Amino acid sequence: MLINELSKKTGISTHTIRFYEKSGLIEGKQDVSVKSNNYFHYDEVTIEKLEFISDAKSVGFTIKEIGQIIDAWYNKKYTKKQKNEILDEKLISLEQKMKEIKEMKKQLLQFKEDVLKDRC
Amino acid sequence: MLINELSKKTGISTHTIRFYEKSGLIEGKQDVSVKSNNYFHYDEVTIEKLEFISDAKSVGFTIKEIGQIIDAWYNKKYTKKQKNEILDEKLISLEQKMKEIKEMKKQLLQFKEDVLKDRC
DNA sequence: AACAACATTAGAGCATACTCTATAGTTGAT
DNA sequence: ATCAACTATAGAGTATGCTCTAATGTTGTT
Repeated sequence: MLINELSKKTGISTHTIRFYEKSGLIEGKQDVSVKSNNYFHYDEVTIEKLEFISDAKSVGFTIKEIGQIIDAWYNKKYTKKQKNEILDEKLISLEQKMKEIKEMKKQLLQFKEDVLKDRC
Repeated sequence: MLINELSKKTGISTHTIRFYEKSGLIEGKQDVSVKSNNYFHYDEVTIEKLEFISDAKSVGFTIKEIGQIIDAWYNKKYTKKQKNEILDEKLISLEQKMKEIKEMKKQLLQFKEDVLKDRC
């Protein structure tokens, strides 16, 4: 599929898709047999990747980090060991985020308590 | 205390502290009895606020959101009801973040499974 | 008085992650 | 053939959140 279809299927703008491609997160293929244009073609895996990118951005991963994870999954150049290391590292950072969120929740509940008891 | 001491006590640079002050997150007081300078003085509550800002940034709250929370806590201009609404809203967004992190965790564990079983 | 170490303001610069504009060429339906 | 709707590339512009520089003034110790 071409970029417009990809955009419609994922809800991500063509501009942003191109930005992600430039950033190395996704990759389209040009059909060398067609000489009249240099249109990029995208497959179903690219849809998967873009959906993953959206989710990963939501939890606060940077483009760079998302690139590492995608490489750990889709890239052939890493060994199993390297892939596992990258994924474990990201899992640890998720645990850390979770901990921080729980602490912030406590803090906000304390603030609510303070408001209730006129301590502020 | 002056800005340098505040910086040392919180580990936040004077530049960033001034940025937060401009952004309305914290507020120093100028001593009107001293006419030779216009130095800003900060109290213990400012330290509390800066520590809160660091924590709140970690969980992904924006400067604007942090400002709302600080106002819900320290500002006299809101009613109890308004303060509770702001805090509840932020608590809901924390729950949402937690959900997203749990889902991302599952996803990364699935990736690990795929790596293990040579599915990528 | 000299001088380091502080203070202020205004504004420039930077990194991240888009978002948009301009320019130019291609495709496909009528 | 025409024309809307697509495609590509390069580069400019935007928002957020700092981070730094420059210019200038103040304080406190020697």
